[in-house]
Amino acid sequence: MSPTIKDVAAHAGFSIATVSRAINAPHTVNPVTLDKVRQSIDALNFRPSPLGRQLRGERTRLIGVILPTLANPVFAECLQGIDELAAAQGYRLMLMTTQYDADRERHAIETLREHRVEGLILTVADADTHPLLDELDRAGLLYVLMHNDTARRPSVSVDNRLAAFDGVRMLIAHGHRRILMLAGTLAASDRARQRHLGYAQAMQQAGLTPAPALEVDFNADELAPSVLAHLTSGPNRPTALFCSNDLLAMVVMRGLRRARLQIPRDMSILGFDGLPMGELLSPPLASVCAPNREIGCAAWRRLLARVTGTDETSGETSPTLTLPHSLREGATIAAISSRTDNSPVRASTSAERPFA
Amino acid sequence: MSPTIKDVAAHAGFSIATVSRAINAPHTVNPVTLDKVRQSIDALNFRPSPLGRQLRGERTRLIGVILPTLANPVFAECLQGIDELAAAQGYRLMLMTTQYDADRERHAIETLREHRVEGLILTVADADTHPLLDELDRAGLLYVLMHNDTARRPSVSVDNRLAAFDGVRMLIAHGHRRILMLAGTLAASDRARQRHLGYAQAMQQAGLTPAPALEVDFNADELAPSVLAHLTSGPNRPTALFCSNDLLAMVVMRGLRRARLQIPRDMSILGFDGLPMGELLSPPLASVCAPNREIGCAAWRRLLARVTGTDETSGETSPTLTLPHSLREGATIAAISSRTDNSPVRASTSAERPFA
DNA sequence: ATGAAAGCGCTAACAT
DNA sequence: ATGTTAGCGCTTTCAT
Repeated sequence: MSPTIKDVAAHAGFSIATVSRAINAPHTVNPVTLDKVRQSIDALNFRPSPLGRQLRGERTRLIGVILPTLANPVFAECLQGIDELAAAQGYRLMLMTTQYDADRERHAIETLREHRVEGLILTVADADTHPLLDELDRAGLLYVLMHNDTARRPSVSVDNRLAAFDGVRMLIAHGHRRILMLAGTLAASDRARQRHLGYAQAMQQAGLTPAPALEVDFNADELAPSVLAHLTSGPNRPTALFCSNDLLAMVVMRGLRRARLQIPRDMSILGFDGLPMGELLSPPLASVCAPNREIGCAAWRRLLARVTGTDETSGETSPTLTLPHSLREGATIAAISSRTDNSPVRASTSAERPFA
Repeated sequence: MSPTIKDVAAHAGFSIATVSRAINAPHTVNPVTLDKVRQSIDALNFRPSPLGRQLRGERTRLIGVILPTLANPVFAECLQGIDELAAAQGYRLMLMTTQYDADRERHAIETLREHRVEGLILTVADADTHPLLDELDRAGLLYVLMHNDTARRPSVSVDNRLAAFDGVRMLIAHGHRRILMLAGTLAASDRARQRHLGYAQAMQQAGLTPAPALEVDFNADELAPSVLAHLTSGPNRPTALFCSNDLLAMVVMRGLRRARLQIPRDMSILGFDGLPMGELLSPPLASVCAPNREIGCAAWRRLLARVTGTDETSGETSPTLTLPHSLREGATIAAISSRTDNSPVRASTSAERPFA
């Protein structure tokens, strides 16, 4: 096992108190003693255990991070941002992933609480209705949400509704009228809802009828035949797809290509997230970009401000911090042409069906 | 602060010992008492602190993970694998990233040692010559490397040399003769070296002259003009590129496309890593695939076997565990045609210059 | 300047 | 079945 302060004390021939002082308040000990103690520390390769310190009621300098998955680079990017600041400020991160599973979320929070983390940075499916967050509030454990779009809880995100609104407006500005929103299986997430809201508003503002989000299985190797049919056949097929995230957009693009559609000639695609990876695609993916890394950084700063009690923003300010989004125009969006738009909107009469 | 076992004891009207037993050996306490204690635990929302337990010399059930970055999905995938098993087996992960920086590597190891992690899973630039690893050996801290390709230390990886060899042979089988290897700025890493070795062997076996790896700045937005020139001009320009990782391959592909080259018509591309993302590209990226997630899982299992002393494989077995790689053929590789191969090899005479 | 001792939260050996 | 107590590594009074 690791040597303890006792071993050092014995080795140096002083008491453990002196060793402790040599470490924590070097100026209070005799230089000669100090030197001897330091030699012993080196000789034994001693590192003070944070356990003892923490037990003494000191800060654990431990922050818990709970993410749905790292397979989506969005979260990996956030984590990078957090890690950068944490490391620089001498904090440790304890990471758990949940795969959006409620049991695992609960377990993660329990575990991290046990470890006396000073705070939590996390992303959940739906922040508004999440019972565990209420529990955290009750227990007084500080936390900051990332990406969750809620006005009720401390969070850092983009304005998902507005961001989606801007994105869909861009599609409309390119002449698209039959625009469909695609969402992952987690359409119930707060941000997916907000994004659909923005989509619907942009559509309505342009006098178009929004459609419900079409759910697409993210992890499937192929696009479901029913989905593919929905996207490609019929006179009212969409000319543009607004995908609720970039990974989904990439999966959809592959599915469409396999169905012999050309992008953007036969279908325009807009993603959401702004993954750097998207720019490497061919054609480069247009996307509504969130500053993921910066969201992680901002979440860290907010949490730390609360944890250390240096939160000047407390009180009047809203618990939500909204970071600016941006639009990345990409070659996956084409201006609409009569060739694609094989069934012009004005030729249709029914006001009931979307796009009709 | 969190309630302690004392608070519970007081609340329930029993001694702390009884509370401890109620938690750790419920069958040894009177059912009525047990019930009361449990009520108090719930009422106070008490969670036993692992600090006390750890202090008692029990296992910390804490494992440190040190990764270069999470921006490369390779590592995020490994981490997913580790996290999955760790969570299932009741272990906690403490994560630190280093950006391949030696200072940060040192700092990470120090920090994790202080926290009394039971072991370390990590990826470093060059395992053979890494002084910190020798230190770990000396300190008796158990660790397992991921992806590092060394016979000297406990590690889990693919056979990078053989994998690269197989990949380059595939290029050769498609008729390519002027094949260049591209590496990131970290060409000094042990795996990059092994991969170049495999490349060179495949070339030589086919009677071709290997070239030194061409270094490409990974993070740059554009391919350096000198690199681009190297790749595109002259009669001896390569017809295929073996990229030492998928991210690099994607960056290169973008650079080539911007230079108006078509892939694979004008240049074939082979990556390394087998990122799922690569299949979503257009054209889908051919790659030498490593089972990243499985590498993480295997590293976990090996570490845990060593940590818990249930390591049946110890002793005679090599410290290296080699997992099988696979080739993912993709549309980024074209069979060579005289159109592309504007300077047939057999027309050339010099044996000195690569590809000549 | 240094040491002795208490106490942080917990478990386990021992006592009742 | 339950309580008492020592001790894990450390910091911090309080003595010396």
